[in-house]
Amino acid sequence: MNTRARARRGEGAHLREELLDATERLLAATGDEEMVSVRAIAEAVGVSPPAIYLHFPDKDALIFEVCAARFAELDRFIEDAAAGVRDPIEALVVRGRAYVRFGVENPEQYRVLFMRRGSARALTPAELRETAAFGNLVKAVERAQQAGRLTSSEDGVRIAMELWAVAHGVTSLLIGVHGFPWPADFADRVLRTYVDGLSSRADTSS
Amino acid sequence: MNTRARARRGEGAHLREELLDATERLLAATGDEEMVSVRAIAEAVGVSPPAIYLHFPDKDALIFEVCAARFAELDRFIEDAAAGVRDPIEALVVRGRAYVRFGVENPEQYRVLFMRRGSARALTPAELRETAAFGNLVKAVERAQQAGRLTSSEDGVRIAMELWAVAHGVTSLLIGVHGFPWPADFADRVLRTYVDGLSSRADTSS
DNA sequence: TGTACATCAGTGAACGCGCGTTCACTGATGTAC
DNA sequence: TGTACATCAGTGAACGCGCGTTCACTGATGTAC
Repeated sequence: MNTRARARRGEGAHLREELLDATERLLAATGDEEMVSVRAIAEAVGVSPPAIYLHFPDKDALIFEVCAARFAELDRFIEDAAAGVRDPIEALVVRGRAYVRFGVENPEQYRVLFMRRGSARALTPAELRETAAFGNLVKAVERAQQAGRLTSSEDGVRIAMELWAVAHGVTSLLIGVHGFPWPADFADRVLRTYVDGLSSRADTSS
Repeated sequence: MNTRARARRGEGAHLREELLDATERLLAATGDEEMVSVRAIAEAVGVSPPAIYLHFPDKDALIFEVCAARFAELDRFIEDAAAGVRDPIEALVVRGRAYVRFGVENPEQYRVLFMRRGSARALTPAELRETAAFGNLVKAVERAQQAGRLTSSEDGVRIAMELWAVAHGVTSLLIGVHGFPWPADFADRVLRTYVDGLSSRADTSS
């Protein structure tokens, strides 16, 4: 029953922002995309459901925009975490850990981005490859290659995909399988073991 | 519009089997749990929707039973794949590969088992640990430990959880992110790199 | 300075849909006497 | 051997629900003359 003053002329776009904010809050609070209905969003903002269609073509576009914004945050979060780390191998572990942590703290957005059925709007592979988050991971891999800590005979993109798969595995199990006795250092352990394995590929080839 | 002869007295349980079969087929065919409605299942079998409630307390119990059965198949599939493999480290890779393959070939059942929201009925952690599939993985890890190929100073269950996370990461990305240029040997590469990393843990401790 | 008018930011009611589930029932099948 | 009856395996119609979306509208706000 949140009431809201009607926006003044030319300021209709304010509602757009409020809708995005409310959707994000609901997604985070309920932790369930299916509970974030058009009606729930509208009520949270203090507006009638049809008002949403003044600013978004449909519900999916709204949800997706919220999640895409969160995706940009994911990139920033990872970059911040890795910023001070000199050692390029350690930096890969730190990145992975940041990725996992972000996913665990924003499980529903994570689900919408990476664990959704094919039917709904999701990041296309092309979009995904062009995201800052993935691009920065590829660069981090390449730095490790240039420092001679990973084999340079392999494509950095491929290695980045592998690291993504490992971090995603940890993240989605932590999100999806509650109550399992995951050790506190689980993510760290898995990531570290993986980069060890990557390093040994380098050792055998050089 | 499948019509079906009413079962004779005492043979009502036949319908139960037919319902399980039809649900499994629909799940596999549509690849979308949400399309597998009570009405769709009933129609596939040639029976009215309420007939389902003669055999299952609710829809969730039916879906879950189908998926749990598939889970038992997963175990068999993995055991068959690993049966002839002598080398205990190679056996871990082979197991992982079988896991991924099974998931990719049964994506919707995989989703229901491992990628579902918390609200619905899912395997409890206790059930999960007691599944043959997880138990057999732990045993396979312990064989590698006993052969001196993995450090024995760590809990086999923990290492099994790590391998699961890695295999799950690959599986769920392959399922969830279609069209991304995953290499054909992606699963193999990731699993092999991980067991390499695990082996190097053993090297440093012994 | 006053007023007609276009525009903008919404609203209220309703649309049709498909869902899981319940309830009172039917009619064939087997059994007891 | 015939018949009344209990049982079993279903059916048909309807329940209430919440969903995303559409449509005709309203009423305040600013602008032109």
